[in-house]
Amino acid sequence: MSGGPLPTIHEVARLAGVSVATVSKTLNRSGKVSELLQERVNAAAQKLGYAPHASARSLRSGATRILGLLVADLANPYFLRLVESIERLSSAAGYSVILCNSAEDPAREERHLAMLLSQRADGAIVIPTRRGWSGRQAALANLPMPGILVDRRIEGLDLDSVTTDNVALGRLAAEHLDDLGHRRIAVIMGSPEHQIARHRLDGLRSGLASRGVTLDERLIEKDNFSEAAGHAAALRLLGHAQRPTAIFATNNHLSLGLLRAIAERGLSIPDDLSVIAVDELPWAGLVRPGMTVVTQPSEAIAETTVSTLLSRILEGRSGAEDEARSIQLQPALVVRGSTAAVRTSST
Amino acid sequence: MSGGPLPTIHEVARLAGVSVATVSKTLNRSGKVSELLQERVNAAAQKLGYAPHASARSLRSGATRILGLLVADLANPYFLRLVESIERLSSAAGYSVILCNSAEDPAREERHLAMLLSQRADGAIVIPTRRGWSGRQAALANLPMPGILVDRRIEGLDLDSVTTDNVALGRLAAEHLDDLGHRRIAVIMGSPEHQIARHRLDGLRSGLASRGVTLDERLIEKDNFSEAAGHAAALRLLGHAQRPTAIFATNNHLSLGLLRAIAERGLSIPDDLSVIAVDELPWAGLVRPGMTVVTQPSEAIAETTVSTLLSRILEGRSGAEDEARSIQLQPALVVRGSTAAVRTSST
DNA sequence: CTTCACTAGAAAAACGTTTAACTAACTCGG
DNA sequence: CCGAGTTAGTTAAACGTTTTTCTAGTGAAG
Repeated sequence: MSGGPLPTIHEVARLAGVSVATVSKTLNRSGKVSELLQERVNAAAQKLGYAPHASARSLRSGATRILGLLVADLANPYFLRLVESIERLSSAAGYSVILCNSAEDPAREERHLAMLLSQRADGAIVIPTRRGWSGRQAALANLPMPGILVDRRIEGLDLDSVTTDNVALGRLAAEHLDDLGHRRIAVIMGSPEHQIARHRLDGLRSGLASRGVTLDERLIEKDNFSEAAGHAAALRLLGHAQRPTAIFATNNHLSLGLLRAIAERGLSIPDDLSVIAVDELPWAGLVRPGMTVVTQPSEAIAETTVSTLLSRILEGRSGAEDEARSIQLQPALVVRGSTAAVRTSST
Repeated sequence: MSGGPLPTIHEVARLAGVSVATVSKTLNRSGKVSELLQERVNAAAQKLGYAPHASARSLRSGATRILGLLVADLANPYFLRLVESIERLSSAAGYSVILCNSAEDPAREERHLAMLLSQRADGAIVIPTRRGWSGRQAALANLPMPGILVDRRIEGLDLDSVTTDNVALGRLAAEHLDDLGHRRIAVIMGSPEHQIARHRLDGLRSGLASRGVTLDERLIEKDNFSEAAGHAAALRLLGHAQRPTAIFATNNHLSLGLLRAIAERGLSIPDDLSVIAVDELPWAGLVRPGMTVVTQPSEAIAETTVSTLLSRILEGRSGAEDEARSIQLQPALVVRGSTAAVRTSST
């Protein structure tokens, strides 16, 4: 199965009849090496199937060309898309990615962070868990390598971050629903302690307010972000005497629960009810009229994240170090069939 | 943002007033160190926030405690579940995971493999791309570290593998459909060149045959594994003069396309048509009567994969090396509402 | 012809660990 | 009281690179 021990730079040097320094310079295109020797070296390396030992290289050079990617919840399809893009971009830039899933467990997050420290990753991309253990802020702030937060920010933490403008996201939903004449608008918001949920709700509320519509606070369902919670909240909302004409689910787990509840109740979208969700989802094609959604710019977020982190890594080498950037990217509204104008406007 | 340079074992040794060897022995619990010195060392390490430099450690010890995880397609939810489980299990065993997505592109797969070689990963877990570039077999066979194939096997490659028993999977579907009295059974099989698809079809065919039912070859739709292909195939099947009474979709992308087509045609499940799919899917709750599926034992596959690989890594150290194991795990039938007995039996 | 500047290459140090080899102190049987 | 084991610790070598320093050779200027 496995061949013998791998060749080292010394064996390449011996085969090519040169010193190890020359081999190193040739392979890294650093320093001057004559054409002739370059060819001999490359031929020898090729012949032996030489692959430089990354540990030795980084021990000496101080750079591992490894990025840590610490995600709060791999099962979240939105995060998964971020992971995909980040892996692709990092890999294209010559970096390997160590993937860590904290599964919303701060203890796992802490362990993974310690591991990344030991590995001396050149940088860390962190989608932090929702509720931190006490020392998390410190652990993140004291990270010896450049780090960047994605999707979720942590208040009072001096670290680069790339997030969606969630207030704008809520406002987009508000404007769309108002355009369609909706007045009885319900929200399944998830946990009210969570900043993102609050921002989205705030955006919705202020967006409606700026159109002269006030959000009925009794139609705001708060709990956690699970599919089950979304399902339960939806059932409560659908049970109201005055059923809402539109429901905004602020996260993809919640919208799945919402849709399930609607299907169970035998209601049809958008005739009985308009639904607007967040993020494109692989199964959205199953919802017959098509889902109207407000999307987060995941590809742009991934690009910004990776390029910002890589530039931090470079400037870190040259000593410069300015203050933390916090970048917000704009969401977009995608109108499909799950939202429609209200039938009987009871203004 | 980032603090000064990280402390080395020498600084710990100096602070504790002992030699570096003593620090190393204490921290690794190898060799004899007196209680007193152990405490001094631990206190010093704690105080300095010492984290051993993984590169230095692996350069010397020869082990990186890194596993490479090379997946053919991260967007596939089934693979994603495997990734989640593998990450969790590896991490619990003290290994970090470098994630590589080849996105069904053999060239990316090759590059990633070379990178894992350079990183000197202790082992590689590979879900190979469907169609290999010419040298893939060689690249995999010559891997200097233990490797293991998951989900997809490569014929004639002497490497451990863990897969689902796909013939059994097809047979489970066959028996269930036969129990319900179905005779006009259609299959959306994906690419006929792909071993897994062939096995599942073979299982279905032989399962039916052993019940005295012959599969109508005209109702076998072959193309690729995309959602679009599933959708197109479904439309063709639903257009037949004699519509099939049941459809078996052999993969999750295909079943999504199938369900979309059924929804578009306004048909209802299972009244007009029974549907059986492969694998639990996050959105299965949306299909109202619930999806009847044949599931692959993803958690068991992940466990077997990781434990087999880790034992290979251990035995690799001690020189022993027996021949490749190829392990097949059993699928299970989960009956929900999407399949029902045929109405008008036209035997 | 000698000296100087420059160049291509070699020799050697360094990165931070682990571990084999060594040493000093102590124990104990004869 | 002495030599042989045992024990707890230190010293130093080694892992495979990169990179700094050093050397020998070449060509040109004086």
